[in-house]
Amino acid sequence: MREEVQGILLRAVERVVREVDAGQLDQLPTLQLGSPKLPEHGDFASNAALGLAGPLRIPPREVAERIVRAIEDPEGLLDRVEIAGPGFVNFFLAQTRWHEVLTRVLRDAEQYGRSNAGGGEPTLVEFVSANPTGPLTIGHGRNAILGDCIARLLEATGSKVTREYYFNNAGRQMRILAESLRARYLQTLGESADLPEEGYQGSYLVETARDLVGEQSDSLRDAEWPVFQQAAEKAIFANIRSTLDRLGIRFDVFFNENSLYEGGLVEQALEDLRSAERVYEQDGAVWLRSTDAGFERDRVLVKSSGEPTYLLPDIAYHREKLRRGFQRLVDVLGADHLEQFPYVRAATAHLGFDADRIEAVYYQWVNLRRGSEVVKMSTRSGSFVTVDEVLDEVDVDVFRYFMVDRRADTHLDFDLALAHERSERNPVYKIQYAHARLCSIERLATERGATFPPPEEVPAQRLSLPEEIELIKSVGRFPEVVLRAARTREPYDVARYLLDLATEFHTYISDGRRHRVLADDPELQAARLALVRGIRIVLANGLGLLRIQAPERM
RNA sequence: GCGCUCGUAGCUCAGUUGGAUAGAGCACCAGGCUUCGAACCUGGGGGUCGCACGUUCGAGUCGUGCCGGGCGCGCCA
Repeated sequence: MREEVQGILLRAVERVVREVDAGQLDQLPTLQLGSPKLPEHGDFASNAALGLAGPLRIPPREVAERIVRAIEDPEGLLDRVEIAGPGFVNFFLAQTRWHEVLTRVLRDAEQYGRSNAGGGEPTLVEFVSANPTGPLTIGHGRNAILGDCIARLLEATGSKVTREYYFNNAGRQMRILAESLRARYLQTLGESADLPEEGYQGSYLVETARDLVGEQSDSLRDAEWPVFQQAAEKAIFANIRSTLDRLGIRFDVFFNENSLYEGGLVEQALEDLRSAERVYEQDGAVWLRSTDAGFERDRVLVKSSGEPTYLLPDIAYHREKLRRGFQRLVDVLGADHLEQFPYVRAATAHLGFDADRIEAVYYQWVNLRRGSEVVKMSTRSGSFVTVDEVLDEVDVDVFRYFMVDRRADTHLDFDLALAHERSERNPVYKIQYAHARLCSIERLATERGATFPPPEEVPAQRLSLPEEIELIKSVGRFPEVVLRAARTREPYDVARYLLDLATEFHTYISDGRRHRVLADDPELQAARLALVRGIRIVLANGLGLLRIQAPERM
C-alpha cells in the first residue's frame, strides 16, 4: 500500500521537477512517506514540497500545489489529496483499499506478517554465552530473551538462522570454581574446609556437593581439582540448559572456546594478523595495531607471559563463524562489551572479511530492586538473583514480556517485589486478554450458527466507521513493524505495537452499543467478525514472534 | 583522565531515524458491568523534553560545550 502511494508521489515529483527545472536537479531529496499521528492528516503524508522548495527556489506551498496537480491515479487508489500546514501533502486512501488489506490478512492468516526480505541469508545469532560458573542470572535472562526474539524476527523475515551459545570452560575461573566445589564437598562430609580466596560462594555449589556425596560418597576425598571441575561444570550446564528450557529457548550449537585452541585457530589468527602486518611486539607483549583503524589505542593480544588475552580467541572465533559460511553475525552482548567488541570486528575485518557482516546488539544492565532496595549482583559473591528463582514466582510469559518491554539500550529496572506479587499490572495480560476476548467472540458466533465466508467474500465494505478503518490500518501496519523490528534488532517494537493494537481493540469493543459484533444485520455481522478475526490473527502472530502464549481463554 | 551510553509527567518508559497540538502505564481524583469477557473502558489534574549555544522552513530528535546517572578502559579474566 505504502509502495503504491510512494510510486504515485515519485512520478508526480519527477514531473514537477522536469517542468520547473529542465532536469539539472539530478539529486532529488529522498522521498519519505510518513504515517501521520492525526487522522485528519491523511493516511500517508509527504514532506517532499518542503524539501524541494529550497533547491527549486519556489515557496513550499506552491511546490505542494504543483505536486498535487501532477498526481496521476489511474487505479483510483486515492480518495483525495490535501495540502496542509507549511506544505505537507496528505494522501487519503479510498476506503475500499483498506478493505482489501483486511482480505489479505485473513487470506495470509498465520503467514501474515512474514516475508522473505532476508532472502534466506545464513545468519548466526550468538547469545547468552555465559561461562559455566553459575546459574543464569537475571542479566543473562535479558540476553536470552533478546537473542531468541531477534532470532525469531530474522526467521520471520526470511533469514536462515542458527542459534549459538559460546562458552569457555577453561582458565583460572574454572580452577577457582573447582576449588570452591571441593571445599563444599569436604564440608558436606563434615570436614573443615575453607572456600578459596575469591571463591564462588553461591549456594548452588552446596547443592552440587550434596549430590556428589550422594553419588560418590567420600571417594573423592583426595581427588585432584579437575575431577571437581568436571562435576561442577556438568551440574551447572545441566542447570543452565534446564533454565533455557523453561524459557522455551533451544540452541542449535554450543561452541566451546577450547576447540579454537585445539584446532590451532587461535594461533592461526595471530599468524595471519602478523602477515597482514596488523600486529607488533613491544615490552614482550603482542599488540594489535588498531590506532591505524581509527581507534584510541592499540590493544594487547598476547601478554608478556605468553597467555593470550580474551581478544585474540574472540577474533579467531568470529573469523571461524564467517568461515563456516554465515553471511551475517549478530552477537547479543552486555554493556560491558561496548569497549571490546569494536576491536574484534576491526581485527576480523583485517583478516579479509567485511566488517559490516559482523554486528552486536548491546543491552544495558538489569537493575534489580526489591521495592525501593537495590540488589547488587555478583556471581562470585553469590549475591544474585537467578532466572529460575524469578520463574518460580512469575509466569514465563510475563518474564519474556518484561525483558522486551523496554528498548535494549536502556537500563531495565526489574522490581522483584512487583514481579512476585501476581503483577496484574503487567501489560502482557492486556494483550493476552484482548486475544482471549477476540476468541470468545468468535466462539460465541459459532455457537449461534454464524458462518465465516472465505476472505474474498467478506462484505468488508460494511466496515465504514472511522474507528473500524483505523483498526484495519493498524492491522495493516503489522508487516512493516515486523520488518523494521527485524532490521533494527529490536523486539521491543513488536511488543509496543501489540500493546497499542490491544488497547485500540479494547476501546472499540467496549462501546458495545455502536460496535456490536453479533447483530441482527447478517452482513454487518460478517464484516465485523472478519475484523475480529483479523485482529486476532495479528495478535497471535505478534505474540508468537515473542514466543508468548496467545490464550483462547484466561 | 579517556571512551561508550542514558537524561522526557511524582515513578517506569514511548516518541515511526528532522515534521504538524510531546504520549502511555503505574500512582492520584471522578465515572462505567441486565446485552459479544470490567485482566477492560471513559474523563480529569500533572511538562522549562537536564542546562546553554548552534545548524534550518521546522529540533525531544542533529552538532558543540557544560551538569548529572550507568557501564567500560590504563598488558584482569
